[in-house]
Amino acid sequence: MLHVDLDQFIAAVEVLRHPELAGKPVIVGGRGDPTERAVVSTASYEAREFGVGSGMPLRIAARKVPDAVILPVDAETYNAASHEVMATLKEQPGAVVQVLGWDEAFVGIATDDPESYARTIQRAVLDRTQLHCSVGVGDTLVRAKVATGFGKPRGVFRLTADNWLEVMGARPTIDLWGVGSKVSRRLAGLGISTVAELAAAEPAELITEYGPKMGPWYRQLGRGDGAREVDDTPWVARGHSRETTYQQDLTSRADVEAGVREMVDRVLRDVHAEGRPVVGITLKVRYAPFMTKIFTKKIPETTDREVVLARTMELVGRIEADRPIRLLGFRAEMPMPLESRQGHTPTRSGW
DNA sequence: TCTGGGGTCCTAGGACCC
DNA sequence: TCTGGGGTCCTAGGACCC
Repeated sequence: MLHVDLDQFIAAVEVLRHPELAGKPVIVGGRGDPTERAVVSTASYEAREFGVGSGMPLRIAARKVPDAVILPVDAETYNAASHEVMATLKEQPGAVVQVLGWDEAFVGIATDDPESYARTIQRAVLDRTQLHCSVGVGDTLVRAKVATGFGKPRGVFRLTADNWLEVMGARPTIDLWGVGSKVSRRLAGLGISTVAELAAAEPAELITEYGPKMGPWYRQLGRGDGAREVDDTPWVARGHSRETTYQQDLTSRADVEAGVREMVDRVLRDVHAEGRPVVGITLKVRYAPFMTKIFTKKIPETTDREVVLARTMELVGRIEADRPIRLLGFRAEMPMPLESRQGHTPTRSGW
């Protein structure tokens, strides 16, 4: 199968409507104001040269690239562009498309020549959206996904059981999709630093360290193994949430309650738009400087805003008084339909 | 003057049951 | 001077992804 990933998607969409920005360092994040608390969503390749990457505080990014063009996030525009891209993929004869996010998807196809199929897709996406993408070819989802990174930008790369260890074996485990900084550090503590070492690790040792699910899962990642089928079952959201980082910390109980009320309303708008009830709520609080607390509660199934609000206010009562609050978040859990696909990404329990 | 916002899944530990 | 063993549910928190 193939994994398709747009090149610097958000920055590319911005350059399309501001052609004069082509070739310049472009940074998209927050409301486009580098003095605010916000982070980088995407940086153009020109900005990445200066060491700017997504997730970096906007303030720091602006300091690194003094003459960068900094733009606000415009989710609606990116959504529309994403929709065009995915529609193009779904139009390909015989293609099974599993969307992973705004700018990437797996494409399942039966073909003897996946590379030329990949080129066909790149051409189709470019013709319809003026956006460039990279394509990974693989015999598992994980290998296709990892392969894309080697194809960037605008290229095609193939990873299969035959060349997986040759290409990935000597690389650090953090290069794997699903291994982050914490897990790679913990693996290193077990003497496992490279992908090849992870692939050859003792399953029992990994189970002891990470539990019965994650242990075997990490080993499988090291081998590039896993699901071989693209699954286009429509995805059903488990929940919806809203988070706000306040530019000025909240200090009064009245402000906190107002903030929570606003977030509950916004989340319930999403939930009600799907015509689904709420079965659980989570309140998230970040006290300045950096200490996050979450309060979770299962509630009897309800669609009533007043009920959800009342239960949420019970959780608000558990927030420590007298501490400035930097962030509030609220999440509503929805009942999971039995027939829905497990796993937003195919890498966890979806295989 | 560091650290967004929207998601997913897993694990540990306590409560409670038989 | 004792507290097995199996199970479920719930909460809090961790980790990862785009």
